[in-house]
Amino acid sequence: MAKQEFLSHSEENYLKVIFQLAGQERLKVSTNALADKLCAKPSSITDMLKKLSDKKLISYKKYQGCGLTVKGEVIAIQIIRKHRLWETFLVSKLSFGWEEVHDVAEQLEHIQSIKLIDKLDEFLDFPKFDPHGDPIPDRAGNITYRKSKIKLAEAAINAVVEVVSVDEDSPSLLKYLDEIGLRLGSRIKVFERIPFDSSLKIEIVGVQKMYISEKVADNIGVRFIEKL
Amino acid sequence: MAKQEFLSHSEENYLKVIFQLAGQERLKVSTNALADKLCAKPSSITDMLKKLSDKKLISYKKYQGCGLTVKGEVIAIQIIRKHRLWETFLVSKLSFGWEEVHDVAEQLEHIQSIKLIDKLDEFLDFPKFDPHGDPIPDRAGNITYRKSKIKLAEAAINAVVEVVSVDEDSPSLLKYLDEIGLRLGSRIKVFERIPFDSSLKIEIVGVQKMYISEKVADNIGVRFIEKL
DNA sequence: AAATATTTTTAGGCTCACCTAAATATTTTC
DNA sequence: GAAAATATTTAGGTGAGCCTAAAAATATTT
Repeated sequence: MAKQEFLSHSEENYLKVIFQLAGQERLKVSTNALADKLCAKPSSITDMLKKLSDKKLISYKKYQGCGLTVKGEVIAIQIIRKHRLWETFLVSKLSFGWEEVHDVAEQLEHIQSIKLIDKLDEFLDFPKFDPHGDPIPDRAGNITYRKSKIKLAEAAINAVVEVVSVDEDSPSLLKYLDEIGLRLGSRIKVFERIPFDSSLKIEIVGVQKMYISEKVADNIGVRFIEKL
Repeated sequence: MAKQEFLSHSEENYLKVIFQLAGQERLKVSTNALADKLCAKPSSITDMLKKLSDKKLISYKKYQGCGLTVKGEVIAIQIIRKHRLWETFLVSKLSFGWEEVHDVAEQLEHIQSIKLIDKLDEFLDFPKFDPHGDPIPDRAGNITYRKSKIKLAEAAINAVVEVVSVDEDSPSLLKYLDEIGLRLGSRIKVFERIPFDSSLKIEIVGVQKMYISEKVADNIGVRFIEKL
């Protein structure tokens, strides 16, 4: 058996963030993008990229950005699995609000015990999606992506959509969405896109009509629904 | 409000271990005792004791050992509260065995969120004792010590006692106790103390008669019971 | 109470994950 | 395609928490 050396909290975080920034298209991730997301200076990022590259967890060529190797992606997915299972636990068992779980889950995701996470999965009855609507990888690392999910910002005028995810982990966004009455499962009708700033005139069905900025709309995942 | 600076994982650990080694009599704790328990060299302990002393979390005079200040004790008790609540969670909700929860709880106890731990406490229905029989401090830091708890090693000949705690956190001890059929709530009759090595001839009621070493008996907390 | 043994501290180093400042690649603009 | 702007890397430094080796204080033995 290949010796499973333990990664530091920090190394795990890098892999997770690289996975997230690379997206499903597995784009190369730049040093600066990582620096932004991890709140560290680019020079610090370079240090770590070298280390992760030596450990064959990422592919990295100077000035060319980085991407996960298979080995690195397997680990990243396990971290994300842990993060999302813990978020689910916090919301469904401890009745946290969905907007307040991120920071705690960020700590819990680094607890090292495969048994713990499998037991937790079982305790939660093998949930497929977390409270933000993001898919929870199973223990083998398989991720069930929702079909036809797009960003609200990209929705066609007059479309009726259902909110299935919120991409950003900023508590202030989540709080805002809560305030305007927009949550997972909400239905939204799109009326108009204002050319000047690409803001959207929408109706949160059963709640209110209002305008939302492109930035917010860009962080809301939705899917089309047939009938209202 | 006094600014609540965050303590590192390591600092929290020191406070917890000092609390445990000091015991209810609040004895001074020696550098070597800490080095043993924390698996670090005595010189490293000295470094940290200076730092904790600067932060007014412990009282420390060179060559004289250390003890917790009120401020330090408050923190230590909160760590212990977290540890024992997590152990309880693992055993009663995730059906871990009581002998396998220690290491995981050791990590979980450092998660920083008062809300999390209070919610967990509520979720578990405010348990008073953890799976090892040790008392769980409440959110104010009050600890309900069990009355008349003694070590099995100190029990009188012919006494009949109930096992209420196991002090040592070594998995091998816990495994051994499991193997011989000794668990929390077991009743034990003490027949004889062998003068040569202070080992005990006992009966685990309903299971077997056997000999156990003084070292093992010293790590089992019991209380007298009236009738069998 | 002197000699020996043990405990604890000091002094100086190491690694990790970050930092700043300066140098070098790459990309964009004109 | 050269100049300017931006992105990235290198070089050298920091504090936390550990280490070893040696010195100093305390405890034990005789």
